Amino acid sequence: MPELPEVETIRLGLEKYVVGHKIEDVEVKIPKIFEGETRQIIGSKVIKIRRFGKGLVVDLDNGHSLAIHVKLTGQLIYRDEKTKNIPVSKQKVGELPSKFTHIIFKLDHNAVLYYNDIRRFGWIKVVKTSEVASLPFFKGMGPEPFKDLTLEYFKKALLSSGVAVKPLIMDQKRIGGIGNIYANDALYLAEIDPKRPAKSLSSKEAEKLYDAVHKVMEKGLKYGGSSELTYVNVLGLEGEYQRYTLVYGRQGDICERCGGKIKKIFLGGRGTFFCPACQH
DNA sequence: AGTATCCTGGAA
DNA sequence: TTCCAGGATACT
Repeated sequence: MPELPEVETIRLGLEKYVVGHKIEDVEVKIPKIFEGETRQIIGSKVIKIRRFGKGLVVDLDNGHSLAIHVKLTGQLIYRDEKTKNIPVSKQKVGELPSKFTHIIFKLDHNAVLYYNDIRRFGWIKVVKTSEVASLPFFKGMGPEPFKDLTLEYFKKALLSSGVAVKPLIMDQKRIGGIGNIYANDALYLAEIDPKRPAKSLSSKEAEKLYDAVHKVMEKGLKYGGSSELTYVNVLGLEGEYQRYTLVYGRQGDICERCGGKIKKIFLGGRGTFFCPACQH
């Protein structure tokens, strides 16, 4: 799924619905996705939900945490007496548990947290809370928008590499949280060609891109994320951002800014959308 | 810097 | 039937 706005939307949902619950049991259907001992979390209470870039951390009251990355198709869906009849938006997933439900957390008060993942790329790891930061994914992650990503750092990161600007801003080791959808839209908003070497951006262009990254992500948060594929929030409902993307998935459309035609190319192996007429 | 790889579903 | 998909990493 999911980039920063989607994962933050999930975090808010977990905070609202899961914090305070006790984990009574855990069913692991696909061991590959779940690393660690379930007995280390059974009986503990969820006290806090944190997010680092595209990663989630569920802190428990016994000194352990669950580190979670949902990658492309992971979903965390909460159900209790009140929410059990809400249909899951993405019909592909269907009833819960579905054939794509791989981990089931049985919570107290008859609540359940399902982890679904069609492509099974995601992971959930049991770690000591004090050791979360030393997991490679978290340890290696760069500063992120709305948190510690300063304009000064952003400019330096761009100048440090001759790699194309789009793959650079998507590199989690340099900047945390930006994925393909928002990278495309931010570059469009900043009127910058995704193929440009990062270090070729002027100070003014870097500032424009920095602002654009924050603007598109803010919009993503406002719409509850983007459900282009299988992303749904903790209640199983879709986000709306996919209806308002600027260029992502819009190849062939007319650019509203200049009347040019949105083009799709591949850059760094990823689908890249831009308007060649007004992105330089 | 580019490509393969973990998987499966859906669109072309 | 072939290609593509919000990610990250381990390889040439």
